[in-house]
Amino acid sequence: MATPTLRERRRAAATQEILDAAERQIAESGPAALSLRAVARDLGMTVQALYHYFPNRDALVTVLITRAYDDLADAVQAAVAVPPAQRAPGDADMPRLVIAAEGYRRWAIANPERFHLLYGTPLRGYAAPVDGPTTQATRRMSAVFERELFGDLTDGQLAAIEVPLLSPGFRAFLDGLPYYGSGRLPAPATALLMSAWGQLHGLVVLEVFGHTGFLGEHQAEVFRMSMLKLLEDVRGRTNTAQGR
Amino acid sequence: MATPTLRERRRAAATQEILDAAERQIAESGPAALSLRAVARDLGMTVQALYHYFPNRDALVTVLITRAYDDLADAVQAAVAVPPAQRAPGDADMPRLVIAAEGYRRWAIANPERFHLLYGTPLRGYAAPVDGPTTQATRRMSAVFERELFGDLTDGQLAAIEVPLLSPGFRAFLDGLPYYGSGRLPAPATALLMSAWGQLHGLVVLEVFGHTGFLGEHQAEVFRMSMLKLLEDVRGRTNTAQGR
DNA sequence: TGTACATCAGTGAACGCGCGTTCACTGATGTAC
DNA sequence: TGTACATCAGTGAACGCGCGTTCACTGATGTAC
Repeated sequence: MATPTLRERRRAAATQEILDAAERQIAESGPAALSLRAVARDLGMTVQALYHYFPNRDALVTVLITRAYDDLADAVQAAVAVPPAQRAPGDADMPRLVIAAEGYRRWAIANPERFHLLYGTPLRGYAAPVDGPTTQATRRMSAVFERELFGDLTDGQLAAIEVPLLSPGFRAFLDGLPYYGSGRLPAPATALLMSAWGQLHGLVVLEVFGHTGFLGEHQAEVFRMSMLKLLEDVRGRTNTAQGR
Repeated sequence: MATPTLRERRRAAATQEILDAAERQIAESGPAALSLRAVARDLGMTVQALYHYFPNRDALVTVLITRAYDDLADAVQAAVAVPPAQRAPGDADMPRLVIAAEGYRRWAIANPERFHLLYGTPLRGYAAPVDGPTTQATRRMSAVFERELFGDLTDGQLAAIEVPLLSPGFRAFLDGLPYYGSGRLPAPATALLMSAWGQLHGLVVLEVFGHTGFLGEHQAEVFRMSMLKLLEDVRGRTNTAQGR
């Protein structure tokens, strides 16, 4: 592990600057406006120079998407890592699921254009690599949500969870999934997790894309209420399961 | 109401053809690829001719968005209007809320690019008119969902619905909203409706934008399960309300 | 019914713009001896 | 320590492309008398 040479350090710094400029560009004009020429302009370089750092525009976009996913996952993990006593006022006695979900929401609102990049219309001419970085960060995030939704349940409680209408075929499919989470979730719990993800993501997406603007600042409250309801639901299902 | 002249009929037909060509283009290459020139090419006209029908690109986009919203709202209404006996096999005894929601989902899956147009990244350079056609169609759609979620409840049952954590300020705000629905929903029910919209939309958005592809065909089942859970939840809240 | 004029759909030519990418080059940095 | 060569970051010039929009025009359709 040799000390990096001057060239290597410069190269790393320049790469970082390019990415920062690209993110600045996205933040200002949206992901669709991202262009190599605009990035170069921002940095006071010529476009061609960028080709020493990225083979083409798609490669740059791929890195930007990866970074955005990681940032979002980091934000969710960070939110949940703050000890209750140090949380914002009013959040101290909120369940950790709510805290995690609100970390997701807060990142999306703070970085709307990068959120668009991840969850909006795919960039024109950009084809996402299959099973690429996306999957990785999504898995990290869903691991957090899985922990906060189901983490304190015993295997017995988990096993007893029921949801409406899960076909045997789907149960088998879910049980055979290598993809997600801790591996200890039975099919109904996994289905519940997907459903919760939909709920969480849906509210954020509607808000960030401006479809619930008429609610104004109260959107935060609808969101928190929904997340609390999510937890209520899971608890209700485990209570029932225990024969209460 | 005079008979339209030849010119008027031709104009109407040409306008229709332009819109159809534009929608074809969106369906094939996505909303971001929509361009006047491509539409003209598709029709075998020159670009300039389009300016006799739309003053500029934005105007065309506005009409396309309006039509898409209307189409979606129509699809939801139509789904719910089919008598149970004539529904697809397995759907006959599904609650109408599920049928409406699946109408929404089905339209989105059948018209992914138009769905992108409505709920994806806003088109570059296009600024949506405030309180425009969007609001209109959204209201229509949410009226359907309101009816199917709450339509058969008495005012007393509605009034007794409670949800976690609704601040007095938010209650007042919701009660003062001129915007949505029948006007008979108390604040908690409205909040529940928004939450349900998030759930519904979130699952569809994740599916159409390819984030839950790993579930394959089973996405339909997660969706239906979630919608059934939605209804269960509302019923649970009204039962509790009745003191049962 | 015929004529003069207005309206309108369409074309040809052109504008200026921003884009991704390639090529041949220069000068600085790094490396082997 | 000095020298010869390789690597690399950056530039200047240029490519071909598609875009929205404007202008001056022609010929068909519609209308008033």
